[in-house]
This record gives sequence, C-alpha cells and structure tokens, in this order.
Amino acid sequence: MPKRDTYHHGDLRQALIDAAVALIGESDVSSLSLRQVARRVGVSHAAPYRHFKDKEALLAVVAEEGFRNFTGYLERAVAIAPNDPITQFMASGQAYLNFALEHPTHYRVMFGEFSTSKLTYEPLVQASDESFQVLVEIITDGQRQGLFRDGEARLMALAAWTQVHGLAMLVFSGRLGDGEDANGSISLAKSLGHLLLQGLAEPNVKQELLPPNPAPACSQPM
Amino acid sequence: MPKRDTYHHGDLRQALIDAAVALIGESDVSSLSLRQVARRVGVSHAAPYRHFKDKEALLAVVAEEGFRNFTGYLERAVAIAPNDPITQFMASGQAYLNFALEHPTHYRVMFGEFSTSKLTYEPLVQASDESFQVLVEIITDGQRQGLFRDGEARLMALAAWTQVHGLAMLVFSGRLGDGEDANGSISLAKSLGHLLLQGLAEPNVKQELLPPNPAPACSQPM
DNA sequence: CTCAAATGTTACCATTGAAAACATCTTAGC
DNA sequence: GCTAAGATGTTTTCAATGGTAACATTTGAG
Repeated sequence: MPKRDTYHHGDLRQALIDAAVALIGESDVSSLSLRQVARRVGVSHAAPYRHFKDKEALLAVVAEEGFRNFTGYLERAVAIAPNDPITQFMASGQAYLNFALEHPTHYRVMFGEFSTSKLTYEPLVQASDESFQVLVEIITDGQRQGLFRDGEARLMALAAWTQVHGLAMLVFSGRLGDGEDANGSISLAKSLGHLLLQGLAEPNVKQELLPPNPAPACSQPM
Repeated sequence: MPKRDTYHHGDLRQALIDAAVALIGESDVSSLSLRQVARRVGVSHAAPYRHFKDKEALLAVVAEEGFRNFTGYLERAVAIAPNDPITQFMASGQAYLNFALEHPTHYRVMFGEFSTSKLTYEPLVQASDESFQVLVEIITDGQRQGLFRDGEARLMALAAWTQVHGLAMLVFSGRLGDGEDANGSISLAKSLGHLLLQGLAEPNVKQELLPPNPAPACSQPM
C-alpha cells in the first residue's frame, strides 16, 4: 500500500484514472471497483468521490482519454499521406487496429459496452465524435477528388469504422487461427480494407485498387 | 411478490431466464442482480445457484437463447429467396436488424460486451457460430454461382456482420437524426448493404446492383 | 417404502457503491 | 500575515450484492 506524507495527494484525479486503467488491464472492466482503485492509490475509499460522481463517471473519463489518444493515432495516419485519401483510408484502418492492440484496456472501455447511459457524458460524446470526424473527412476529401463515390460520407465512414471494429473484436476474442493474432490481423485488415474500398470507390478508379491476392486465411471468425 | 403453494417451483430455470430478460429490458444489463431476479420469480436469493453457477452463467444462457432465436431469423430470411444469394444477403441484413429491434434485450446481452470470459461457455460459442454460419453459407453459395467474388468467405461474412452490427449500435445509441429510428434504419441498412455488395460482388454483376439513389441522410453517426 | 439426489431455504460473510459528518489543507481577500 | 471559505481526504455508516454452507423439503428410482 503506497503511503503519503502529505495530506493531499497532489494529483489524485489523474492517479485514479491511471490506476483504473491498470486494474482493468489486470482483470476486467466489469470487475473493477472504486475501492480497489482507491486502495491502489493509497487513499481512503471515499476519496474518489471528490473527483468523480460515481464509478461510471470515472470510466467515462477513461473512455474519453482513450478517444483523445485515439484521435491522435488517426490524425498521424492521415498526415503520413497528404492529399491521398485512399492511402489515408487504409492507413487509418491500420491505425485503428494498432490502437486497439496497443491500448486494449482503453479500447475495451471505449467500445466495451454500449450502455446508453454513458451518452450523457458530453465530453466523452464529443471526444468520440472527433475521432469519427477524422474518418469522415478522409472520405469527403476523397469525394472531392473524385476517388470515392458520392453519398452520405457519414454512412460510408460508419461502414468502415464498424468493419475495423469487428476485426478488432475478432482479434480480441482470440478466435483467429494459427495463434499469430497480431500479425494475422494486419493482413486481415488490409483485405477488409480492400473489400470495403471496392464498395466505396468510384467505379472508374476501382481497377487500381484490386489487391494482388483476394484474402488470407482465417479459421474461426465472429 | 409472486407466491407458490408448492415447495418446488416447477420450471425455475426457465423462469429465471425469462425474469432476467424482463429485468434487463426494464433497466440495464449492468445493473441486473441475481437477487432481483430471484425476488421477481418469488424465490429465495440462493435458489438461482441451484441452476446457474453464477450470474455470468445465467447471462450466458440468455445470450445463447438469443443466438438460437437469431439463427431462426436468419434462416427464415434465407428461405424466402431460395437460390438467390444476393437477395438472401440483403434479406439477412434486414433480418439481423429486425432481430435487434424486436429483441433489444437479448441483443444487448449477446453483443453488449465482449468479455472474453463468456467464450468459455461452449454452448454459447456454438450457438453464435451457428448464426454466423448462415451468413457464411449465403456467401459460399453466391461464390458457387459466380455472383460473389472469390476469397475467404468467413472474412467476407465478417465484413457484412460487423457492418450491420455497427448500424444496430447506431440505432440503439439514439443518435440517428429525425427521431424515426426504426424506419430510418431500414433504409440505412439497404444503403449499407448495397455499399458492401459493391465490394463483395463479382465485377461483371455489379451493374445490376447499383442502388437508385446512393444513401439517405443520417445526422450524427458513430 | 426408503433413501439418495434434486431443489429450495435460511443464515452468514466479505465486498461494494454511496452518502453523511467530520478533519485537514490551501488560498483569496483583507 | 490572518482568516474564512472552499477544496480535498477520512472515518463512519448503511443497504444491496455475490457467493457459500448448513439445513429443509420434495421427488423418484430401486
């Protein structure tokens, strides 16, 4: 049990967030208790309530923090290939997957359950909107350049988003074949991306997008 | 509080399952308590442990029950258009969405959180596999008929599955525009389906698949 | 009929989320 | 500097929960 010499902790709020992330990583989000978090930080079990209304509020902040970091991943992927929406599209899918693999704990909290209650946390909603917006802008850019077909960009972005999300779920579930989940998932991501691009791209630019070989193996999906 | 004249309940197991579904529907899956379920059924709070190892086991059975029903939805959609994989494909997406809208409680338990722990419930895993298999077979059928492009059918099925799942999440989140979620989601589903078909279909059959108008409006996705 | 297994109950325990009342530190205004 | 007000932490307390154990009732197989 960590002890303090000062009565005040200094930055208890952030310490609680970090401890929560650590604890979720060690077990599961559903088994997280605020008292456990307080113990880990070395503080009384009532102290967290000075910083968070309740347990859900803490988790909402964890999710929000995750989305802000996530947006960074996506933006970096976009920056790599300026003015090349198709490359950006594929790269952002890759970035999505990288984030999920490198920050599984945050990812679980961000997408773990769609309890509508969390939708009342405005900063969280805004943070997730910002992430999503990166993808939307890639597509509207592509539409402006005549690379992506016309249509509601948000819908097309949703299609891409959910696709990668499904893949991430698949990877997490441990039901990919051959054990090599991380590596396997990268080529799976590329295949899925090409598949989706076939639907999103303008008919006349499709030819260039065809992948060399259709799709790698994948033993037990869902 | 319902009372019994007999010491034994008769079919406590199923009664607990039903009560759990009802209670989750009234509030939320995360706030469900086994004791609450027991009270509703009119039984002591320890009785459920004679039928389920713990709370998670009960939820796993709820999910399993959901998947079996879900498979029925998908199979009925397939049966409507024998030997027409493309129609089957669209109809199964519709069926997926209908199931989610008509059985939101089961759906939430089935897809609510991907806690890897539930993957240890063999019957649940098998039930979800069976649902997924319906979709895979539509696609392999389509490939045999030269309507769908070659490639790993499971991967293509995953792409479709996650797409509809994302749409369902979107509908549940209440963040569709204009309030008319149910109706709006149906046309959204069609648009998404067409979008995806563009990616899955063989190049020479794509022309017939182009939807009249690309995609309807959708105000605040994710 | 009898006895063992199945099913249900009561008693009990540790943990938890949350609130209330109280203690200590910090700092803004004087 | 001083002091009151607010911020931050603590202790106490409560009801609800998940889960176990010991006990009670019923049922069914032999």
